Amino acid sequence: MQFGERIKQLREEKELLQRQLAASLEIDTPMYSKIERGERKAKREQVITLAKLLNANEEELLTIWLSDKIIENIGDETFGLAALKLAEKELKKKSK
Amino acid sequence: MQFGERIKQLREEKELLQRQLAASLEIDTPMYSKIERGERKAKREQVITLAKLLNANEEELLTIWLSDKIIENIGDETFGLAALKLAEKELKKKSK
DNA sequence: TTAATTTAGCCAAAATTTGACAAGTCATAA
DNA sequence: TTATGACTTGTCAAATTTTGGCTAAATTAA
Repeated sequence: MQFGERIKQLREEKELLQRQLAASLEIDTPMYSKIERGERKAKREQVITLAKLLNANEEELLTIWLSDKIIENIGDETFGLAALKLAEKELKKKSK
Repeated sequence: MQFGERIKQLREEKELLQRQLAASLEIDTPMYSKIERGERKAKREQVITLAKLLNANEEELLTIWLSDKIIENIGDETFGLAALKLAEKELKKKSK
């Protein structure tokens, strides 16, 4: 599940309108619409605000959001998976 | 192994100077130095050029380079590993 | 149809990235 | 010591990318 898809799901569960969330995020509705469709990406702070507005788990949303950014970073490189695995290895090394 | 570290290794094996590679890449030596130390990141085209100059495997270098970008993207998020694993799952889904 | 919601496209402002330059350190040689 | 060559550091401006606002179009609901 991608980020936009997930917040749309949560928004619809709560029966909120895009323009309501947009107002709370202090952006306009078209911008919010783009975030929901993945055409633009939310900023970290916006994800946190959204988690509150949607009564969602902040870390869950941040994880999906970051995953989206990583996927976007990879683009359509054929070696994307190899790079991901290498990154995982390096990240583990780093955390030690 | 990170990208800068790897190209430094290759450069030293070939006994080339930073300024020689810098000239071939059409950037100045300080900039090349920063790339080697990971202070700046190379552009995709530069990685390809470097692979040629260093007689290295292009895909190997690109993979390390992309991995570095991913790691940088993650920053020090505590859920970085979770996001990586999710990204991997989504990437596999995407490629189908 | 009309009204409300959502999406599309375009343009400017803001932020980030890239690169050049000047000046610095460090090691070695004369 | 002084000089030279390799590399590094810091700062600034140019270029690119990202972000957001606006208008208008499309879709959906009543």
